[in-house]
Amino acid sequence: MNKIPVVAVVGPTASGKSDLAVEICRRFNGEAVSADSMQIYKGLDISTAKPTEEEKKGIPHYMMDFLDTKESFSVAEYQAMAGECIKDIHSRGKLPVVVGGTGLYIDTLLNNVRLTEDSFDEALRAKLLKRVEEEGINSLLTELEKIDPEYASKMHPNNVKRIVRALEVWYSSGVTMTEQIENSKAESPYEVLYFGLDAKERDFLYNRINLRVDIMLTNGLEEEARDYLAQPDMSTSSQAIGCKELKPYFNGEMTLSEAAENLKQATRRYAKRQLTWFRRNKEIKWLFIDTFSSKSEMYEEAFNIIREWERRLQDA
RNA sequence: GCCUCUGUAGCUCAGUUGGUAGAGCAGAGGACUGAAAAUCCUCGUGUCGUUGGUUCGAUUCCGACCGGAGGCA
Repeated sequence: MNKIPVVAVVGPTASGKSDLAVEICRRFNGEAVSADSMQIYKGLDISTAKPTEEEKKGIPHYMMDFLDTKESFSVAEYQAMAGECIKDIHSRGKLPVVVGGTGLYIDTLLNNVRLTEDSFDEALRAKLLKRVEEEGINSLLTELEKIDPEYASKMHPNNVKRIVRALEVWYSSGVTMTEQIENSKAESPYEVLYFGLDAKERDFLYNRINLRVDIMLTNGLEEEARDYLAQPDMSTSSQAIGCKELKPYFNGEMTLSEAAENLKQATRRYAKRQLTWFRRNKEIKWLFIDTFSSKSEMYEEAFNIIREWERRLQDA
């Protein structure tokens, strides 16, 4: 079976993924598929740093800007929808370019991780969380040890989220987490060329992040956050970095500049976690943004790698 | 000019009754299979301001000097 060629552009926030993806699309007749758990939402344009129409340069972007902020979302839905996008783009003779910083989404999609059906039960999850409050986490961890000792041995007692999820999977589907992980392995229908963006000097990236937050503020982040926080909801979107950090400022608990500092720090820490995630993928071809004298020099480097990759695919 | 306090990790500080030191924050590394911009774990060597003296041994005691804060003139 012929695999679908896909270029993936990954990396931490503010590293320039969007720009690189657009340039690749322009040069190689591609269309972009976002892999970002927050840019899926409508609104939140400033805080999630969505590329503007101008920045997209006419390139279609899928999996972006389509879901109401009240709605929850998950990897499974992402995987299904994004997979359809890739298929569609490929069927029209174009190159799918997956771009984003949500490592879980990228790996689940491109490695074709097969998730257990019917292992998702929100009511059950709520019940389990209530039990954590009433009985304490050790009670649930002991329970998990009986069901799935292998997975339980990897769980730290503070890891409430994962312990609860493992029990949720078991009670809703009858499959243990260890089994799910084993069952999830499947051949990928994609032939992926990964690009990762990073900086040789961490401070270089951090300075870009700090600067970007300042720009967000001048572009109206405050107003966007006020509007968003005015409508109380507990969906996935409430986890986004951007609005929640300004809340103490709106409540009069700190100054705007203090809140802005916290926002910068939260973003820096997020970038660090993203790097940790992507570094374990040994297929990634890393481009260090602070080692090129210009953007176009870096783009050319990427283009050369893609040309070589395409040649190899044709020979095969 | 004199007096008092002070100078320890990037920052704020603790501490050693003399045997070269430790917290918080910052930061770094790791994990991650239907919440993932979430969540969880691990990690503390630094000329103890400089320089003399006392001492087997000084960051710790004493002196001088340099920097900071306050007070008196």
